[in-house]
Amino acid sequence: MSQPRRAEILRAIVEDYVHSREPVGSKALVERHQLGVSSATVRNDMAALEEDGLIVAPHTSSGRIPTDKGYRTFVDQIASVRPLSSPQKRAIQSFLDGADDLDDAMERTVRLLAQLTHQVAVIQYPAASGTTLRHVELVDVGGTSLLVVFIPTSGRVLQRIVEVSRALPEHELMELRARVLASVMGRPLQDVPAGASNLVRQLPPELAEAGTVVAEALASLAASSEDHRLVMAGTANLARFSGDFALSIGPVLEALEEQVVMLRLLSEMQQDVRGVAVRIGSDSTDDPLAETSVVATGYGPESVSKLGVVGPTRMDYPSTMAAVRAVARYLSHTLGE
Amino acid sequence: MSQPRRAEILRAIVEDYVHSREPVGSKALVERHQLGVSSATVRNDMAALEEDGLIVAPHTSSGRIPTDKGYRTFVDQIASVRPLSSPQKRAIQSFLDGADDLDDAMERTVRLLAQLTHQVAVIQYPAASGTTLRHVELVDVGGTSLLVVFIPTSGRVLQRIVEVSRALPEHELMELRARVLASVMGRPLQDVPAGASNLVRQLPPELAEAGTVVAEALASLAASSEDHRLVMAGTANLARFSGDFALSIGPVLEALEEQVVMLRLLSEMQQDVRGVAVRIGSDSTDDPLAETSVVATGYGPESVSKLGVVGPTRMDYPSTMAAVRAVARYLSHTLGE
DNA sequence: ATTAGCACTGTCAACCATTGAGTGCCAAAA
DNA sequence: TTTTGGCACTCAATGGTTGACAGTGCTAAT
Repeated sequence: MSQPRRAEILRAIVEDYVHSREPVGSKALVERHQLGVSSATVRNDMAALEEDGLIVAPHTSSGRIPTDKGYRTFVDQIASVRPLSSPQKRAIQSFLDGADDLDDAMERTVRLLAQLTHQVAVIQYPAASGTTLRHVELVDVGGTSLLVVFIPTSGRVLQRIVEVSRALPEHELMELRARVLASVMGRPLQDVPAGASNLVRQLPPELAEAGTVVAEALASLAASSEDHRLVMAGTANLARFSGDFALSIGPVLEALEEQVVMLRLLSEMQQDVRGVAVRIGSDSTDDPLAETSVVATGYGPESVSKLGVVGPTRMDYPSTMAAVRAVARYLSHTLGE
Repeated sequence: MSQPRRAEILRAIVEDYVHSREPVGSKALVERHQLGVSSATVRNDMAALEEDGLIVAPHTSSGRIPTDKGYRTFVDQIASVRPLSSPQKRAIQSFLDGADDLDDAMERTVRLLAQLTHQVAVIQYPAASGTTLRHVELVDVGGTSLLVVFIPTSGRVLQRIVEVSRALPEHELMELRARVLASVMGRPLQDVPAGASNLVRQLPPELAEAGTVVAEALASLAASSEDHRLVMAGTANLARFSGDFALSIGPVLEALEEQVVMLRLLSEMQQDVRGVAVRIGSDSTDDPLAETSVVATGYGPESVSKLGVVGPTRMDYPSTMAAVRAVARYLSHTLGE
């Protein structure tokens, strides 16, 4: 009962099940794959695999399907992620090159990924942790409204409109602007609130009120640029396989809308040597995502921001991993410019 | 065979079917409602209603369910939208008051609406048509990057980073800024591209290149602030009733993600005297939304922006209409400040 | 115009028997 | 010790039959 053959059989079971979505039996296996053994031998090996908890039989007598653990070892067996075909590569490139905006790039990327993998794709906006504040601008937008523009190095631009009780004359605004710049520009984001409140203490009386509201806005913006937004696409793909498995798509959609869950999940995933992280089934957590797998990877500077796809545990891992990695690379490249 | 009684019976059928999701028969009707007649009489009336195409029997012999046309006349019969209970009103108010941002307000509104109606809620960003350009700002964000901030009166702030081939010294930037402001500020959005290209022709040579890219950015921003974004929430609610009816949620999700379809739909809906518009079933279009209804209304200045919910034709129209209208009113009020 | 009564129709669930794919195990072969 | 052929067994899926049931349409009486 050789070990390599057992691994081979596991691989065959996973592949067949993924594309037929039906329990696979010993006889069908020996027919579809060129294992040089008979069905009885395969049966023995299958019994051993079941013993190890890698596959299960849904009913006493029908084919086997892989368990989460089975998928896990299958995925771990994959030595290298096969690269995409060059037409696919070119499609990615041309699709991503059209973006003229960070928002647009995110949108395009997530749609592309959903289309490539036929799954739900998610992407996290470039993270601000470790980034600094590149620029702040105060703009008088008429009356007592003041626009605070907030530009971290991550590329995303945030803004907020604040109200002051009296309109500031031009020179006061310039003065305030200069002081704000001096106190927070170039600082790491987490230092911004401190710098801002420090600023308030040194302001002349006529700027005190405006300075306070601006400082509050800066602190709030710094905080909100930390809670990375999430964009997703391809939710319709969830419906496609709601038929096969009893995967009830309601809870999954809820979890996806509840972005906090996904954000935590993504940040916890550790990508391995092959450049992708794969979370299969619940992996010891019994949330609404128990019957789903997540394939994710980092992108951008230091790969600290994440993108990936969510789908049923029964998914085509090799292709999905390849697509996720390729898209992340191209996106990193595009953003790098 | 009195006409008012027939209307009453239609109303009863719709109400019963909406909350039991099962075909309703003559006997059950006379039991649950105090119509002063026997089941045989009701049967006669039902035959007439079926003749008019307002209800159908799924099988030769089972209760009747309303047709799209039946829902239509039911909805048209509703004289006035019943107001919400005051706890509900208070909940809306407090939930919406917390918003500190346009993005945040949209997000909160759409979630609130999804929760109130248990349906998918959609909201269109405040439309830019008819709005003017309140302010433009050029900001040097280091090196050869220039940030163009674009603030229409609609409240949303857009921005874009453009690249120039050589860094502009401070005074040149100020000069360019002044010229840009003079040529496009206060203009209606559709005039912005013309104003910008006009500007380019009058620039001194050293500003020509930077002016051109800025003008392009302005034109593009003006255009993209026209293509109103759509936000939605509560897609998980789709799953809840995917069981009852054969409403396949896949196509619906696709249509929702394809925002163009929804945007056109929303813009085509004409709200009536009661302040809401109701589109039931396909209403002569056989798209993926054929089995859904849309309840929508306008909000904001001149009610030109739209919000609403989409759900199965079998929905509780009175409550939904009430919720949609109430949320729209509160949002208009919140934005008005 | 309404009602009571009755025959008719179709759905649904329950209940078989049958089929078939696939297993587990054992004894024989390699 | 591993592999193989054979055989009995199990269980899901299928299909036909049946009886209850809900509801209708029609007719005759009020």
